[in-house]
Amino acid sequence: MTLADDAITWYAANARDLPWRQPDTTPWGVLVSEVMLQQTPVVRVEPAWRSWMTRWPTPAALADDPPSEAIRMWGRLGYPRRAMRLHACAVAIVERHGGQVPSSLEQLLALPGVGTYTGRAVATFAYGQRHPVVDTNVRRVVCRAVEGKPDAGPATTAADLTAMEALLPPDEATAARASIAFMELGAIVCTARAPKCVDCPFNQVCAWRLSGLPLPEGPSRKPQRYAGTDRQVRGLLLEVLRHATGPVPRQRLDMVWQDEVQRARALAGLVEDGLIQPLGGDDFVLAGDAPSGEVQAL
DNA sequence: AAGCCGTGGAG
DNA sequence: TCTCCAAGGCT
Repeated sequence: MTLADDAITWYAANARDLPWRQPDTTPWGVLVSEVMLQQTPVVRVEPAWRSWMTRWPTPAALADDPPSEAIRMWGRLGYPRRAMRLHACAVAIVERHGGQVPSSLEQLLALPGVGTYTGRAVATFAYGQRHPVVDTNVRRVVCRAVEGKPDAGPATTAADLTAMEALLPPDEATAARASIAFMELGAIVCTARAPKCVDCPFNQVCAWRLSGLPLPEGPSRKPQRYAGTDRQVRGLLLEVLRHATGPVPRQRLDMVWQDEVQRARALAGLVEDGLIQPLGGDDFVLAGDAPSGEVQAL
């Protein structure tokens, strides 16, 4: 038995019942789930995904609404630029691919917000192709089970793809099952903090376990700070805009943060990123919410 | 190619 | 409380 075989057997008995894994899920549904799951936990994505798919069952449906609606529907999933990119994705899919999510990896990777992981995930999980799909879970599982190291590097490298490729069964459909199984294993058994080795199908062969579960060497990677950063200020500003029905005067936005310099920088950043739009008269709206006939300030 | 980009929950 | 981290992407 190979690692892939063991993982697939384990997955068949232990996989979570997630809505985007239902057999009737469209490629669009898979794409939406993958983008939402970028850095956001499953429990928070699930209800958001259901609402999103009910409102916009196809790329064309989303493309017909302004980006502002996508940003509002995104709610508090975090990193709202993903909502913008998903909207841009829908527009691109309509324009370039007749409204159908493309199946070729190359075309997927050309879509906004679709990177190495997401492109391969859609090609694999929506279309059943054989690609190494490497996310943080897969990196951790392979790193531990194969290399015997406690933790993987911070980002997916070409070497990671090569390593996973070597573990994939030759058959397309089986390879796709192996990929989702490795991910699931990393998500619920071979976790970052307290791995449940007793429940792991690899526990007799895992190189990390066989060498006594050594701790990570050297200084840990410095964690990102959040409190007091521009990201927090952007979040506060956008929160106001999301709930507003009409243009929001700058005076209202000024109340969310004391430091004037940082506040201005955060606001300019949101405009720069295309999340919000300045109107004449010192008012702001979410992108695409400008009242018709309103003159935009440059 | 490090650093930026939100948010909330677990320990 | 505070730290870590959760199916990354982009510059």
